[in-house]
Amino acid sequence: MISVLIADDHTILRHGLVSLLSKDENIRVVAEAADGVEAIKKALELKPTVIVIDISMPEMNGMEAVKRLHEQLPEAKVLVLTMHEEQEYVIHMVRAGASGYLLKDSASDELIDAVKALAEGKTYFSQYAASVLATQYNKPAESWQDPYKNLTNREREVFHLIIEGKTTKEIARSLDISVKTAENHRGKVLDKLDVANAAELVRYAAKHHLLM
Amino acid sequence: MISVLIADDHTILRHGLVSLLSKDENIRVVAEAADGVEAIKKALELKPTVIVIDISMPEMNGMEAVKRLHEQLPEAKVLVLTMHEEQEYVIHMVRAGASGYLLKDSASDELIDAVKALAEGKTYFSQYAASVLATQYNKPAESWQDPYKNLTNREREVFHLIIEGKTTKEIARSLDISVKTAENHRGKVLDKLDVANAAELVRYAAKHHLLM
DNA sequence: ATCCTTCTAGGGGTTTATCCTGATTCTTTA
DNA sequence: TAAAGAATCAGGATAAACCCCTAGAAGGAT
Repeated sequence: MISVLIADDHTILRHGLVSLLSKDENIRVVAEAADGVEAIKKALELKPTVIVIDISMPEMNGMEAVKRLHEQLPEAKVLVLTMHEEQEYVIHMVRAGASGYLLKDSASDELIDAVKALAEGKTYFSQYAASVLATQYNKPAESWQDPYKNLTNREREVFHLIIEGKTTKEIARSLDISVKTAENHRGKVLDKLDVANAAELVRYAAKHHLLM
Repeated sequence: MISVLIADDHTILRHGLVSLLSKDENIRVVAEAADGVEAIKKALELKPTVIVIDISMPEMNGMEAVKRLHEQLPEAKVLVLTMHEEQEYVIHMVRAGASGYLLKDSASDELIDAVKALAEGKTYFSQYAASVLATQYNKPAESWQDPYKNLTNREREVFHLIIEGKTTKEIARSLDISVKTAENHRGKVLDKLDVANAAELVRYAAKHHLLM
């Protein structure tokens, strides 16, 4: 019997998942959680075989929750269920200790397959996630990282000011540096993140959840 | 017997919803759709009593789908299922012809209640959506409107090209108009949405979920 | 018929952004 | 210690963005 903990902040969807998994006689959903904190609490208490977790939850973000679950309960297998197709997500989750990664728009049979695979100590990655991981192995250790990480501290400051709609002159005043220097930082930021203008930079920020 | 069409691009979640609704003996899910276009096609073909639709779908955005469903199949009741709590969404959906609005994180019993209410010709709004609507009735008719709505068709086209990072020259080429005209449109868009530059415009788009 | 809006286009201007190069100072790293 | 990176500033250039303005053509509304 595979005991499963389901963590998803959306009640209806969570119940939908419970309903789906309960159809399989080898799976028993022993608990539900609406946020990361609750998920960890119940996981430590009930020690489920598999934890199905939606990474877009409030209170504690999914990545943090996965990391803590893996630290505090390494024998439990974490299956990340998400709607995010971004490469960063897959990699970050694997680094955090996830044993499986499933997109919400994959087939529903896959969910049951994934839970069973994890219960057997295997891993399970959706086609997409698997290909992302495969690709990443062929890259040097740093380059897969979010290009944002390659920004220097100063550049990161400038980055945030740009995406707030500030002009170079305003940035210079705000950081108490010359306009020319601010201009240089701006140029490097655009260059490093491979965007052509401020509009694209804000898009980049939105895509990578860096918009405050 | 209430026939229901479920439209949601996330397969697992969609099946979860089917599973949930199928538990009630008075409800029969007659079809599923993974996008707006498919939803309309199947709705016209099967003429379900209630259409449960997730408004964050690809191909055709939810609002457009709701609008068309209401136009082409006015006897079908549309229940909007969403994770968006934004006020704009509720109002836009009601204007588009939705008879119900339910947040994904509401209780799962509510879904069945909502479907039944709509089948009886009633409306159903989650606590939150209802309060939003109530609040809006106390406001002047124009002020609640998304300034985006005040853009002309042409301006809206330009708006979307700007937030894609296109320059004025590229926009002009793309729309086959002079650079000066594109520049004028651009100016009006910034002015109407009360932003100072393209970066702020993209922020605006992100905030109002207009970023594709 | 007249008014209003939209779309179109242009003139002419200032400000900002983008893109080079080169250089100094300081810190960190090999 | 030498090399590399980070932060600073500047000159010089082109392109783009932004901000005024006027104005004609087309269409709908009153």
